Amino acid sequence: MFSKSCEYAIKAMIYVAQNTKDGSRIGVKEIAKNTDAPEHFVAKIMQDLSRKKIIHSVKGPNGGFYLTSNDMSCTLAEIVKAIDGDKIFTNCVLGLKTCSEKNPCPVHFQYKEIKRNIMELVENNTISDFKERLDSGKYFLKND
Amino acid sequence: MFSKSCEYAIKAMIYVAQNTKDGSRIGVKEIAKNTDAPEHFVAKIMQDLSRKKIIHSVKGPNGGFYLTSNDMSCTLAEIVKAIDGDKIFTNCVLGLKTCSEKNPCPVHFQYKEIKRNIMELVENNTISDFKERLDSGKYFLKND
DNA sequence: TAAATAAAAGATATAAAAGTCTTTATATTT
DNA sequence: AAATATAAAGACTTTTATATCTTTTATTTA
Repeated sequence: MFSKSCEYAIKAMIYVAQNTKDGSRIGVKEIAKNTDAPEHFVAKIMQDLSRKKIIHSVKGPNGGFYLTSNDMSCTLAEIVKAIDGDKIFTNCVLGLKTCSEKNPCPVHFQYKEIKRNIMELVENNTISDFKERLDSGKYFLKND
Repeated sequence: MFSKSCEYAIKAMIYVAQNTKDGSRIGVKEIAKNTDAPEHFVAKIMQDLSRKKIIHSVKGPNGGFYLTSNDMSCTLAEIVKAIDGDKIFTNCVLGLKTCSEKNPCPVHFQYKEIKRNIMELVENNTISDFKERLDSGKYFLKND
């Protein structure tokens, strides 16, 4: 569904949300370790999110990444679009360039519903939603 | 959603269904040309489908690919599983190895519904369904 | 039986995604 | 101001997916 980069991005965003408060920051090393992601690879992804103002950072001692309250209400959709683009929301499932309502492929209308569901999922879930769920203790982000 | 290989496989299956009858066969060259797919690449995919008895073939003059009546009732699910495996039906959307009902990631239950919808889509659509739709003239497989 | 045809198989090439390493820039602390 | 910590940036490597080319095998037809 999502690329590895995108999975890492989402997990990193959630991890930062969970582990920073009151202006504290968290470094790439810790993010990587705790999200089972390769450090330098995550670093690049974070830079990408940072350039796109989805997350914020400061360099130097005690620097690291943090989320503004605006960042906290970032939806999954924004992260996915930033990293993977919007192809999963727009592409034909058979890869037909001209597939459309007027010129539908044999699965167009059925797949349309699925895309709508995916859209709904990503639009209706924010980073702070995830943080809440994780805080409740009923959901997890760990990998083993 | 699906890999390129899988898209080509599905389109090829549909094309063969549409363009063979009464024991006639169709060659890779024609399949490739009419499904906007690279010839030699499709050839490999066809061999794969053939080994897995999803399609049938004969070599030599007038040889090519054809579908048995059993092949015609092949579901999208079978093709997808043959080419891409079942990861899209089983993997966690965040890539967590241990994500499960008991140990759910923050999107587990919502994504579960989407997976169910995808399952439904692929299980409930056979190659002959697609052929019918295309024959009706209301659906298309062309790319321009 | 020879020639032709087409799939099967194998080898190689290219591109994209994923991952690593090194250097640079910036901020902080002493 | 110097030392240090950390993100940012860039170059490079590896792996996987996609694509192409060549050879072999099976089948048909003349």
